[in-house]
Amino acid sequence: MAVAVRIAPSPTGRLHVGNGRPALVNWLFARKHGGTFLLRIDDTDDERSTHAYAEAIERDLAWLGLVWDRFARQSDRLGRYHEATRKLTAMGRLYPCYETPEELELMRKTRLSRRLPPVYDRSALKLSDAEKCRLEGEGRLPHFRFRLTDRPVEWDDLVRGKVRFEPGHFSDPVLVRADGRPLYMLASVVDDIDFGITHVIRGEDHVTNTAPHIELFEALGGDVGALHFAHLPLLTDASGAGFSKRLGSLSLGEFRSSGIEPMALNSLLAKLGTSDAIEPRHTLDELVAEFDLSHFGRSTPKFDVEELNRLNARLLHMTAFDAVADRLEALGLHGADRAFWEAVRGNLARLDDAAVWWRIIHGDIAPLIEDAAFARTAASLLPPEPWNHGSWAAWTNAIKGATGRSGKALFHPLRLALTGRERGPELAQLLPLIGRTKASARLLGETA
RNA sequence: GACCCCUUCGUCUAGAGGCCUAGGACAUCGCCCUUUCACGGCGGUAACACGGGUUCGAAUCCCGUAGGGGUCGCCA
Repeated sequence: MAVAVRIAPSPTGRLHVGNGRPALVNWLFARKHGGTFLLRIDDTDDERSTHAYAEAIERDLAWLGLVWDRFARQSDRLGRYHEATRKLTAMGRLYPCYETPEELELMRKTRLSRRLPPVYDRSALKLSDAEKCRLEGEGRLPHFRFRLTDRPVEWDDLVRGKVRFEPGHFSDPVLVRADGRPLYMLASVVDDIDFGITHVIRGEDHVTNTAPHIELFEALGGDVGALHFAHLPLLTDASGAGFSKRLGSLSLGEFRSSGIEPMALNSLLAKLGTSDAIEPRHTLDELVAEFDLSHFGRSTPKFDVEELNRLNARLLHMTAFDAVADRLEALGLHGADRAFWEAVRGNLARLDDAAVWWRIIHGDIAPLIEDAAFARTAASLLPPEPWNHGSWAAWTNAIKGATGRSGKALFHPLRLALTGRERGPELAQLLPLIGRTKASARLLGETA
């Protein structure tokens, strides 16, 4: 049977690394096994969902390169959910409840104080028709719960191994709200059946959901034997605090606008928490080739932004000119060529930084002169053009002979004068790019 | 409070009783390259949470303790 996976973000916020990882893993899994990848917008909560967030999610996924084979929006599928409720009602698995949210909250607190799990006590099941009529006469609208079995549920989780839950730990899940809107559990299971999902790969915040998920799936006629689950550990921040459900500063959108390469993020997210070395990869294809769900561990990895930054820099350092030529052009670096790129790439943390070096080569900068006499001497010894890679050695040897300087005393002031910066690419490569006119002017303390 | 899961170098992890004086990657440190910094190359330092067992032998099995994460919604 062909592999089919899905990611099901709710458009109630931006995507962040906590859901970016499962998204990537699902995509890699689908590609690895020749399956299909479904993007499903879980927008049944129309009070919190917005169209803008849904679009942002699509943009963020597209930025990562995670193209989806199929697309669905739950708000387009309400009819299917209603059909499912009719079926469940006919089977006697769906029952009306009349408690208000306040009453339920009170019940939970009471049970908690008695050290009991705060699960629903099914008291609505004991309601007679007359009592239901009376309740509805009072203006109460029922919400509907799915009646769980009293059997244990177990599955072989692709990440966690055998998982088993005893009955009694769960409330009968509410499938339909009092206002008639379907809830996550219902919509999700109906969709998983309709779209023939074979592998549900998601964060471990869903493990306890899986027991009711399986029971509902079975009740609605799904083939449980063909359904597999994999629950990935949630990420924590560098200090170890979980942020799965928190928004915060780790949104995909922020990484994008801060100039992070999508492949840097993909490289990290695909390998973090696995037994594979975390190394920069240029393409998703490489990650697909290396992907193996069994390499994922069960403990919660820390997502460190600094690690992402380092990976981003390393990725850039090993990126070929051809792969970035268009983007350099888009950055306004008209005429940027291979020599330029290979000279500066080793000093980039972000691709945008290339513009800084472009300006140092082609624009006007104010030089830093520490010793004007020395700089003047150096300027006077500048060889005639044309320059090549060897010009630097010829020139600095001449300066050495004239001034007796060597090592840092020789090179540091030249770097400051020529580039205005403490650090940078090898000057032997930079000097020919800067050219005699600018080099001479800068050594003489002029902005050039 | 209940239930589920986790705990090996700073970080991500390998390790499924003797192959472990615990391996790799990143970070760090050092060296080399470069008569400078960065880039790059090569090396070094560095860990089995704690306490009990079981066993000839435990990072690996059992029990407990501590710490961490998750779940217990008319959110997803």
